[in-house]
Amino acid sequence: MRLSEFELEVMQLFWVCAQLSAPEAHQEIIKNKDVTYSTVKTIIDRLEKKGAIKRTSQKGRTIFYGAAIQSDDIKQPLISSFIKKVFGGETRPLFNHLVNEEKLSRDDIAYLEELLEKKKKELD
Amino acid sequence: MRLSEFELEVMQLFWVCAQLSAPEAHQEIIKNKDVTYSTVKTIIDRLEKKGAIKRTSQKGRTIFYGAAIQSDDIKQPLISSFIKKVFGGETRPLFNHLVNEEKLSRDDIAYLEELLEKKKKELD
DNA sequence: CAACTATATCGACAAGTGTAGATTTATGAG
DNA sequence: CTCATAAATCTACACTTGTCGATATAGTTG
Repeated sequence: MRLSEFELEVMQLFWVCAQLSAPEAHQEIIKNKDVTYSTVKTIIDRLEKKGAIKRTSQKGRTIFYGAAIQSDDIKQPLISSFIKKVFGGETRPLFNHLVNEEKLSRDDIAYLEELLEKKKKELD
Repeated sequence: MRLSEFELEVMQLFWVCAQLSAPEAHQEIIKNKDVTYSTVKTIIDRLEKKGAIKRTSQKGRTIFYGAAIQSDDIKQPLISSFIKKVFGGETRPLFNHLVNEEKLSRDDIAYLEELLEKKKKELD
């Protein structure tokens, strides 16, 4: 399933919050960008039509939605295709960028080193 | 400057090849996807209009183009915004994915470790 | 030089995307 | 029970994107 940029942004809310109404989602979104309720609701409608979220309950007129797809099912392919598109599938240039251009703290580095240690053991 | 997915794909050619004509670009592209010359030429026209490439020379009727923007000027923001969109700006989940889901060779791991060593020294 | 052919140029179109106004309607408050 | 209001529903529109065909034209070749 392909999600547009904005759809993904809204979807993230549902991956964090189990239940969310359109007005609530709108409240969250406008913390970052200035859009009307209608706009957010349209995105929610499209997500529903795509089967990315589904109605889970209702309180008064207000409909609550919940994620109907796993975050990983969307993100994994997204990452792979991103690496492919931007780096021709090579991970090294990406690591390079990550380590050198993004602000890594010492903790981040330690975290990564630990990941690598684990990975090395698995490879044996 | 924002590039569409296909525009980026074509742009990659110009970052590898200093000079490229539309027919040549087309030849390259059809190695991966089945599109007509017209389609590729349209993308090239749009890239030119955007100022991403420019005409560098001409041989007969054939126009040669070259990149007018640096690869990094496009890729760096692309990576940052990707991390933000998909991981809320957190690099760790991305590292997690990279180390565990993408196929890393021992060499890749060694490479990354070296990167990290260097980085650590820089931080001192 | 005339015809052929490869390129360039131009216009077009459907689908997807971000955006939002207008309209309907179910509820909760009085 | 009526009414105000919030939420849902519906419709719309401009812009981007991928896609290409038709047409014009400049070189190349016999």
